[in-house]
Amino acid sequence: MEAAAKQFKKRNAILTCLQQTHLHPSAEMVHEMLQQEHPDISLATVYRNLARFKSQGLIQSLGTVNGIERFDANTDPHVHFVCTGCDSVLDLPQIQVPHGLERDVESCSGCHVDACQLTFTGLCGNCQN
Amino acid sequence: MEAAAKQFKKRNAILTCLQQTHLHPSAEMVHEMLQQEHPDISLATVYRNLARFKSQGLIQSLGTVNGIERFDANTDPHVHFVCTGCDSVLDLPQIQVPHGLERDVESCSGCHVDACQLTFTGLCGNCQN
DNA sequence: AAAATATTTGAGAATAATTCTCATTTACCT
DNA sequence: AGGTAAATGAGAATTATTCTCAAATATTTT
Repeated sequence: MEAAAKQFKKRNAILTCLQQTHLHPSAEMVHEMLQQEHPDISLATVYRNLARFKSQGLIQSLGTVNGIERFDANTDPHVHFVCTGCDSVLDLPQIQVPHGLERDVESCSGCHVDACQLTFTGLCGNCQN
Repeated sequence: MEAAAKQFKKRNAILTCLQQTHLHPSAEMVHEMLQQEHPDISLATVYRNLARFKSQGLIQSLGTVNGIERFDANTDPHVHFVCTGCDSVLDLPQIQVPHGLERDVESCSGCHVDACQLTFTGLCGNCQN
């Protein structure tokens, strides 16, 4: 980690940040989380690298929550819950997307399926009061 | 349809437009589709009424496709396919969201589920060339 | 090791979808 | 008809995201 550490210092920090959180953060949230480690990082750099990671398949976008895009370093297919009260996003590892569904979609529609997203919406425990 | 027809002329035109299309249109697409019937309709009116319908539960939002919000007058739970080539959205009525999944989510997470969205992404028949 | 080249970044301007403001129009109620 | 409430149009304001470009940093070549 000595020789190659100079390269991509901030890029790697962004990816590591995403990999170490369960918050499914937005670009701005990533930027904030990196302030201590890299106080001089630019928001543009965060956006730039998130776009790069996405196109490389290293991360996935969950789409927008309240108009703000959220990201996830876990690219395995898994299920999410989005709270409309506090905009938090939770993983639901207990819930499985039925296997073989992609095949069914392809055979009944003629489309080629790249990805599948199952998202539940509602109120999380805290927001139910 | 005579007596009450004057009221909400444009509001109703917006809802009817959404109900009669399978395009899962954006606000701007709705605005364009209404140009012939109502050439003087404002884009702000379309946005305003879409927001109203959404909060009334008359329509649902599919989230954003390429940064643009798409709407659907069919509020029954059903499955969508989004083409990343042409940004078209298709219904997949043949595919079913497994029943009882919402219960599972609620019991394993403590969240209250309001809605569920299952979306497949990929290339539609046309865009596969 | 220095020069040349390529990549990454910071700062702020530019873009664009959506929301807001407010004056005007339109419909409803008596 | 007159008064009130709701809906609308036009354009300004907002804001998440992207773009630009010069400066910094890293890599390669000699």
